[in-house]
Amino acid sequence: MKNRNKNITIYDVAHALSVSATTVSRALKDHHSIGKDTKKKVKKMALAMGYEPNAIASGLRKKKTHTIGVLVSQINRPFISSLISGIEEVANKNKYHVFITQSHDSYEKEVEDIKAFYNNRVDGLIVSLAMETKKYDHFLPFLKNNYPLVFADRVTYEIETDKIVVDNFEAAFKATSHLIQQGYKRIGHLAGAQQRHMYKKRLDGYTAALIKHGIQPEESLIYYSNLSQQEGWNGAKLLLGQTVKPDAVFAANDTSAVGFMQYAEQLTNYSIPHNLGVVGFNNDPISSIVRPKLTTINHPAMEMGKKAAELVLTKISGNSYTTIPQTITFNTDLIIRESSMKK
Amino acid sequence: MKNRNKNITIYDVAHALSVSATTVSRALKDHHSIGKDTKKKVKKMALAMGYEPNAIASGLRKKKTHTIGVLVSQINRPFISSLISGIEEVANKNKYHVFITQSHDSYEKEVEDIKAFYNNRVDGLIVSLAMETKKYDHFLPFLKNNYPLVFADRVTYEIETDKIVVDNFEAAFKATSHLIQQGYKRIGHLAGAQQRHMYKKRLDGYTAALIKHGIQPEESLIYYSNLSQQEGWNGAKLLLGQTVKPDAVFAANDTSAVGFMQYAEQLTNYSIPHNLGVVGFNNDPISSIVRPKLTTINHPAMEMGKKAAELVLTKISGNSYTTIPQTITFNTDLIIRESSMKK
DNA sequence: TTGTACGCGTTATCAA
DNA sequence: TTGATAACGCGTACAA
Repeated sequence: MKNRNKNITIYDVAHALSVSATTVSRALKDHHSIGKDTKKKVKKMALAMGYEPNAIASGLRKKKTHTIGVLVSQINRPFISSLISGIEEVANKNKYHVFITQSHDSYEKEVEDIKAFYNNRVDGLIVSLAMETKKYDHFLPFLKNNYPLVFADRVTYEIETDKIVVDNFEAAFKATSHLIQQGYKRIGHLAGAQQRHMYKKRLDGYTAALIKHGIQPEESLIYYSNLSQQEGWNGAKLLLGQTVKPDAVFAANDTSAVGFMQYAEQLTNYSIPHNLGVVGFNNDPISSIVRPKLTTINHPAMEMGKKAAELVLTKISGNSYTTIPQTITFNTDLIIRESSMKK
Repeated sequence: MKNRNKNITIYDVAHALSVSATTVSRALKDHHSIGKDTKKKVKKMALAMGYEPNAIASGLRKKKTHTIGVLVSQINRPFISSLISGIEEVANKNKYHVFITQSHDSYEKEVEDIKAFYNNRVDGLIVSLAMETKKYDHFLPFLKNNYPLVFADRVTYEIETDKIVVDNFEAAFKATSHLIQQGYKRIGHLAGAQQRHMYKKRLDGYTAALIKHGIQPEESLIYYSNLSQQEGWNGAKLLLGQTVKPDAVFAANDTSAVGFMQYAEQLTNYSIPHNLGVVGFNNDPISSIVRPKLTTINHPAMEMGKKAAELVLTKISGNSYTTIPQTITFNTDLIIRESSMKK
């Protein structure tokens, strides 16, 4: 067992120079009250001795860790990783570090991770909720103690705090209207978990577009799932196997849209987009790799991440955390590609 | 400005019950020396008062944070996110928390993140190196103080520590041999940064397979890049635009292979796999979404992550960290799909 | 410009 | 079975 934990502290550096620990502490952070030559001397010695600051001790003393926690469902979704990149960019620019964990859409994991973030006293938190989550008590420690908490994308309106979202209703309305304008008559929907506000809004937008164009919504054309690729496949199998079949589908994400397309691809009586239209959501990279290329909705994921981080940081540093929580809504674009071009 | 930082401590709980803080501390962690009824009483009061442990203070005192840091290039690569899932699974099972950051393949970011992990005294570290990294001094604090450090996938042999890798030479050899057996005569290679051992080994395996089959390697058939989709496209443009053209390519990852295929797709004189073969590496989900489906190499990413975490955890808890660093090599499989089926 | 003394919240040690 | 005390490493009010 070798020498473990023989970390060098400011005391060691102070001792080596016959000055006080206070002087070392101040010199290392360029405090104005320390002389130029002393600073130089201290920094040189600290480097020579291999001193590394202990953020744990500093955090305990200052009650500030210079970290923000990010909890997402899964990091391997293109939308999420862009969101995270946006968060990191802003946070790092402000000398904050970002720690990421994933809930894998499990409520239990979400609760545990949030607790770990609180126990480690991150200065702020950005969350995209798990599919499963229906209770929100685990955010109480953050709320009670006024730690900045921002929800992004997968939000809940049961907690009063800042939210970063896109206009899911309007996006779904646009997507569905586009299919109608292309001449599709009976449009189905691959829907997500309805306790997630965003998926409910996508369903609502879809329904509203149908009604606006005089089409009667049919519950039998809607397939609810976790929107995985497999579930897209399953949805296609079910919807296209019924007697009342859709001739187009609006999927609540690209992943399930691709699964849907793959099932349809192997049926001889379907050809996308000629007698079957597909629109997805997210503009994931696969949407332009799949053939035919997938029409989809683009969000400004990176911008949303940046905004979320900005919100957290201003709340941390400012004294603005008495202000009323705000919801920031970003716009989306419909990206028309081959999969919906009937005309 | 509301009440911030009014966190409840074990002293508050102790005071409310007229016991000592020591008793509270012990009761909460089920120390054997505390009576059953006292434990019950303390836990109940802690819950009622909304006490939450402060991991910062505990970490300072115990010199142990129960966290492990993971540094990767980018979280949005399927291989990486599977690796992380494996790490998380093992870590969480052992009550450890995993904090993830990404270097975005920048040396500076890697240095900064490693420093932040050290400053926050993570108990162990798992790293997949940035493409750019050529110096390794930033790992010194971990090495000097015997903190467990494991490299995974993108490793360096300039540091003596544990490594988790796949046999890149053998995998590349298999992939290239397969193309030769399918009847392709002039095989190119999309290569990665050669300071990363893994990419060098893939190039070596490719070269060795050619030589073994009596084919003279040609430097003009090798395109070096960061292996992005765009660079795959650029590589195709260059290689297929030369007078000496390849009739097949082995790409060091799937992303660049897809870019390559997309460029070739729009050339009328090429048809994959009939007069142009393609093999990728990683078995990313896109490899079975792209058409024709991509032949590729599968790694056990999740298993590699699990093993990395196990290694770190045994080193943390055990006293085995005097033992000699080990390199664990995982096997790969060639997954034959349409893109290389000339026969 | 520099130093002394204390506290952040927890836990290890020693004593009762 | 419980308690008093010190210490983890740092930052800050106060003093010099």
